Amino acid sequence: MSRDLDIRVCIIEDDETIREGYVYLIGNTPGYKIAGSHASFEDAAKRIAAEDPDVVLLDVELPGISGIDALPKIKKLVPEAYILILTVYEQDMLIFRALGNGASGYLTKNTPPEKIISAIQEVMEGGGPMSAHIARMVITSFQRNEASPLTRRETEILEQIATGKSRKRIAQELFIDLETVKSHIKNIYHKLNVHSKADAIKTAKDNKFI
Amino acid sequence: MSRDLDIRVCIIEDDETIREGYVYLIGNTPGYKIAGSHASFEDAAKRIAAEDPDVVLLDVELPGISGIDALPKIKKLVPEAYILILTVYEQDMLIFRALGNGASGYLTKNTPPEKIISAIQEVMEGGGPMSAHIARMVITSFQRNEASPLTRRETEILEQIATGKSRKRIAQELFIDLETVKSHIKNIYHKLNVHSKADAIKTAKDNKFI
DNA sequence: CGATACTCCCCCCAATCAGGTTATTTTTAA
DNA sequence: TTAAAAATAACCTGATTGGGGGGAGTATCG
Repeated sequence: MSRDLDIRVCIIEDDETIREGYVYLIGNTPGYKIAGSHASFEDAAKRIAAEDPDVVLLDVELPGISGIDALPKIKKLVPEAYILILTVYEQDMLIFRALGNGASGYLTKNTPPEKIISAIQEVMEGGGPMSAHIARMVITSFQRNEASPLTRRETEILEQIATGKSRKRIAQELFIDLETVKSHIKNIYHKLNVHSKADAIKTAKDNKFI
Repeated sequence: MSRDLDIRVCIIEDDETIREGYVYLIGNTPGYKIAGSHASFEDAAKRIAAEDPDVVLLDVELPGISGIDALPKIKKLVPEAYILILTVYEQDMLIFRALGNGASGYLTKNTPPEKIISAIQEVMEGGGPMSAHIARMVITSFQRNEASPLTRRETEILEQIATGKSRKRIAQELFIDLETVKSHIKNIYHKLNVHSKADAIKTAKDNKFI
């Protein structure tokens, strides 16, 4: 089999046992090869460009600079590589920061070996591999709160306000009077118990009303 | 095996061949049973509450009311059920509207039968099953444009503006002078070629600068 | 019928926003 | 180590917006 067609994988993981486990797994799977293996981003930074990986497996809890903060830097060093996050944590904040920073997938460390291999293949084929709970959290992040106290119109107007539009412009675009928009806004503020745009937007977003 | 522990699945799909295929598949898989099978939302609406499904397989392109618009109504009729979208289309707009309307998973119709069964199981166990390309699109939606013309500070300030905060408040929270905030905003407007908050936010969001 | 939603009107005034120009200091990259 | 880029701050002007108070008419729907 032509070694040149193997998928080149780079591992950045500080725990030696886990790291060697991945090295063994990937090194012994036909079609895959280890392009590099590092215990920290600082180590990886020096050589990762030369290693030219197709996929980077990145631990989030690294010594020194964290995996999440390392993400954009790795992207700059190897822009064509896909980065898969490996972590024991399942916190929303970390997930969304990782995805926002350029991760192409997010796996928890209890993922069985064969799933890790299939995740690497999946990301190479245009997929976005995620562990089940992660995927659920990602999907949930899109969902609205059905118990919103706001009416349809109020929600619509608050969404417009959240885009930075002035009341006058909102009135024009919704074909209603400026005074009507003001009325709705007063009602929104009362319902959400706030006294400003910013607070209304924050409360509404926190509660997924918009 | 106790029928009472079977996962109850309801199918809403107008194409009879496909629908019967799913009925056959699920009806003949141990642990699963057909709770209902309908060719349109209008049909389903009458009986779905009584059928008490655990999972609803929903086609997006239905005659009459579309699957996406039917979603919130189904949620009201069977609030505890998980809804999985089935579609031949892979358009961003449809995906995000479906997820926003309460879908718990999104599968393309070329999904092999065994994957459909595992998706049903996955959603019951707290996962968020998605076809590979869908997952990629969802992940991509979180990602920033690395070619943003805005500096880090400008991006930060524009994000704050997008939350509805006033310039004065932004200045206070970032521990800088109001005049500095104004300077940054002027630079942002020049770079984005806009003349208002709303236009800056729109341009920045369209281009994934924020 | 009464509740809810949507619409519109009047008042007031402080605060904010947009634009122009210049200039210093700090940070980053070549 | 030097030049460029980014972040900071100042002064000016004028128009627009935002928040709060009150009241009131018209649908729609169960």
